[in-house]
Amino acid sequence: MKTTGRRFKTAIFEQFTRIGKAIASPVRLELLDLLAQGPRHVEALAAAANVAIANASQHLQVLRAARLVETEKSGLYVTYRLADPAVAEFVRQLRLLAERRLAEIERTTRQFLESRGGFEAVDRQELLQRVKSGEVTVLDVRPTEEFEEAHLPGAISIPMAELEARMAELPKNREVVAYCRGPYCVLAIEAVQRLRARGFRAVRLDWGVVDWRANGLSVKRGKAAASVG
Amino acid sequence: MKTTGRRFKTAIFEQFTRIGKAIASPVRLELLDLLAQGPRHVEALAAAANVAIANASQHLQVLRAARLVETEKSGLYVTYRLADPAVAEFVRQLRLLAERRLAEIERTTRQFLESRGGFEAVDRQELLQRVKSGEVTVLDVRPTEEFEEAHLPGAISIPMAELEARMAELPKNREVVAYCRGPYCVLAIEAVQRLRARGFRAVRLDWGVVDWRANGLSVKRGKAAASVG
DNA sequence: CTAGTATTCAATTGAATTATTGATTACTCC
DNA sequence: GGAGTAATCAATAATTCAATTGAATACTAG
Repeated sequence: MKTTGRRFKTAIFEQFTRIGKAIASPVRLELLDLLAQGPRHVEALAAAANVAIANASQHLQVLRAARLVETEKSGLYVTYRLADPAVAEFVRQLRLLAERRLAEIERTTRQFLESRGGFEAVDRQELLQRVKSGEVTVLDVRPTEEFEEAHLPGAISIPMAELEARMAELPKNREVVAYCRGPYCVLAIEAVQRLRARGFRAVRLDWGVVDWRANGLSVKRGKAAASVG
Repeated sequence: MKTTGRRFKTAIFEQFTRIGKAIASPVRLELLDLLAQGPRHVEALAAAANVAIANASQHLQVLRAARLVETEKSGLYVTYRLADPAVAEFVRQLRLLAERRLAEIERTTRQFLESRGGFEAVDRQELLQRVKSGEVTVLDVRPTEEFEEAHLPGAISIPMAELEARMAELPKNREVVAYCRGPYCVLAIEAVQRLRARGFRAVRLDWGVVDWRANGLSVKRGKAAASVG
């Protein structure tokens, strides 16, 4: 009797550990973070996470074995996607817990931001207020597919790679608020640097769509509007 | 430039992974589950999780290195406790995600319950209603320290080890609702079996105090009331 | 059918993790 | 001080994990 109860408990905790092990690798966490932006091919994921394709493929299979992601094959390509929006939310909870518990994260982030030109702290609530009221230009610097998957209402899509060339599309007199995938995505940081170098008033919003959704804010799907004021 | 951004990202994801690795072991998850009930000595944790003391000690140190638990030394004993209520909530989120994603968990649980005499499904909401209205006897079968740390208001504390001897304390004509640490704690299951064998109407409530708290229900601290009707 | 491409597979290597054992430390009580 | 005890440490062997490499698979396009 004692032992069947113990066996049961062990079996259950081993199941929980399937999820735990799946998120116990920096590469896999980054892949999940990318997949939280929308479905992607293996090659694109490997490139974005800066790992070899075979390596990415293996990590993705680990995630699939833990049922955190699903695949769909169409032609040559295999599309990976999160199996459940709850997975993105769980990864976000992990991030929040880590931020809360590990002082190293804040320290590393501050150091990095300072090395990038000493960014001032902008109050997030006030910034969100300005975003919602429409008094600033909201700029999404993620790749087009991610923008189309989900973006802030009213945001303009200029992928980072095209920013220099397309900066003229932005109204010069309004403040620009740039965002990308979340607090640890470096695209928006770089965008702000470049915008400032070209005379724009620009600040970064350190939330991504997963954060908006979790905070009950609306998110839009679909292509960008044809033209920008 | 490209590389400093990459280094930053890698450093951050490695930090997240500290938490991920900490929960990537069945033993550590069980230790966290136990600590969610309240602070404990190493020896007690090792016994409850059914591992050697040295082994438990090492796992606890891993959890401490990830800042999920804290220690306090008093005399010969070292007391471990969760570093933050958010840790218990995170472990609960992991459990919920695992239940949602891994069909094996439900299957294993059903098999175990059937082997224990085919427990009928009781609707949890209805059960909670009966618990709140006070029309049933609520029985907490966890060890006394855990009861004193936090329990359902109105619950009677009879640790599992004492149940046979103290069953007479329970009113015979009222239905008994037994609970312990959560859905995968076997104490309440065994309690219901024994109560029924002795002629009680008894059912199990598969929530623990962490679940109550997360669902906004009140939880009491302190010793048991002196006597029971 | 052939060339080309995205992905996976299989094998290898080195590193990290786990449980176990016995010794050691740090403390209490007598 | 000395016996006894809770916890940790240090060393080990077994296992698992991660990244790399090159080959194999499965599909498309011509």
